[in-house]
Amino acid sequence: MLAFCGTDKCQMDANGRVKLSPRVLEDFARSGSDVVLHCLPEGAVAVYPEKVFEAMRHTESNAAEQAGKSMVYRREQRRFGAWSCSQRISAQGRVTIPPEYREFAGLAAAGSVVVAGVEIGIEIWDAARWQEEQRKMMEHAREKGEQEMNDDVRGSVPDRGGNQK
Amino acid sequence: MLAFCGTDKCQMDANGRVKLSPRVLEDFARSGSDVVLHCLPEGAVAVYPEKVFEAMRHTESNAAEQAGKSMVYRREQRRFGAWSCSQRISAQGRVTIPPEYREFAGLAAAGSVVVAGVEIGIEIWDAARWQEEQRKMMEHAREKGEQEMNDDVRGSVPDRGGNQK
DNA sequence: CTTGAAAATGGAAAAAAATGGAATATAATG
DNA sequence: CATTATATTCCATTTTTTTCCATTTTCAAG
Repeated sequence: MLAFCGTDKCQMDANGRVKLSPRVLEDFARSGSDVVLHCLPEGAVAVYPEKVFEAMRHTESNAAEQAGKSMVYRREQRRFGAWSCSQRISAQGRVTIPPEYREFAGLAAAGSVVVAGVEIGIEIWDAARWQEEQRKMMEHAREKGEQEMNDDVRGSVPDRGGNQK
Repeated sequence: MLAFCGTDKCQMDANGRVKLSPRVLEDFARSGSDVVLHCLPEGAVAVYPEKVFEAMRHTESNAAEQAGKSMVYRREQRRFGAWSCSQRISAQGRVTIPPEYREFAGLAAAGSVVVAGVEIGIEIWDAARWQEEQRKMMEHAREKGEQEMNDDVRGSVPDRGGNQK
C-alpha cells in the first residue's frame, strides 16, 4: 500500500486546526503520531513524521561553534528553527497550524485547504497556490521531457535508461 | 521533539521584560535556566543556554596569546565581550533585555517582538526587522531552488543528491 | 547616615486564546 | 433506502497571555 499519496480538500477551522483524512491518519499512525510542521520556501506547510524530519536535517554536533563564526550557518539554523515545530496529531486526528505558519502559507483562517501526499509526508496548501504549483510541476516535467527527446534524437545522451533496446 | 523551534509574537513591557512561551521555557528548563544574552550583527538579541554559549566561545585554549598578536582576534573578543551578558530566567519565565541591547536590536520599549527558535537557542527580533530577515532567507532559498530547476531541465545534473555546493 | 523619589522586580488577577471533546450534518457504501 | 463512515460545527474547559499593583532595591540629596 502506498504511503502519503493522493490529495484531499479539507476544511481548516477558525483556530487553524486541520482534520486529516483517515487514509493520511493511517499513514501517520504507522510512523508514530509525532510529527514536525515545516514551512517550505515554495509557500506551503509540510507535515513530516519526526523520523523523516530528523533524517532530513541531521544536526551537527558542533552547531554552537559554527553558529558563533558564520552568518550563513546562523541563517540556516534560523530558517529551520523558526519555521519548524514539533507537534502530535490529536486524538481527533487534527493538526494545528500556528498563526505565523498560516500566514506564511497564505492559509486564510477558517478556509478550505489542499492536503497533498508527498510520499514521505504531506503538504498543506492554499488552493490557489496549489493550482499554480501544479502548473509549474507539470510544465517542468514537460520541458524536461522535450529536452530529453531532443537529446535522444541527437544521440547525445546514450544512457538515459530504456532508450535503446 | 525538536528543541528551540517555532516562532512567537510576544509583548515586551515598558521595563524591557519579555515573557517567554511555555514551549521555549521547557527547552531552557532542560538546559538549565542560566542563559546568555548576546547581540548579533544581524541586529537581534540571541538568548542561548550558558552551555551553548560556552561551546560557542571556548574553542581556543590560547586566547591570551592570540589577543597579543591579532587585532582581528581582539575585535572579535571585544564584540562578544561587550555584547554578551549572563542572566537567569525569572520564576515567571521572563528575561529582561538591558536598555543598550534593546536599542541595538531596535526594540521599542513596550512593543511587540518576535521570538524565533534557532535550534540552539532563541532570538528576539523587532517585527519589521524580522520580516526583512525572513524575506532574505526565503528569497535565497527560492533562488537556489530556481537554479536547481533550470539545471534539471538541461539535464546537466545527472545525480539528484548533493550535486550543488 | 537618613530620607525620599524613582526605577526595577516579583507576583497575581483578569482577559483572551487554544484545546479537547462531543453532537450534528453530510456523504459514501452496500 | 438504510447503514456506516466521514466531515463539520459548536461549546465547555483549560491554558496562556496581558495588565496591573505591591514590594524591594537603588541612587541621590539633605
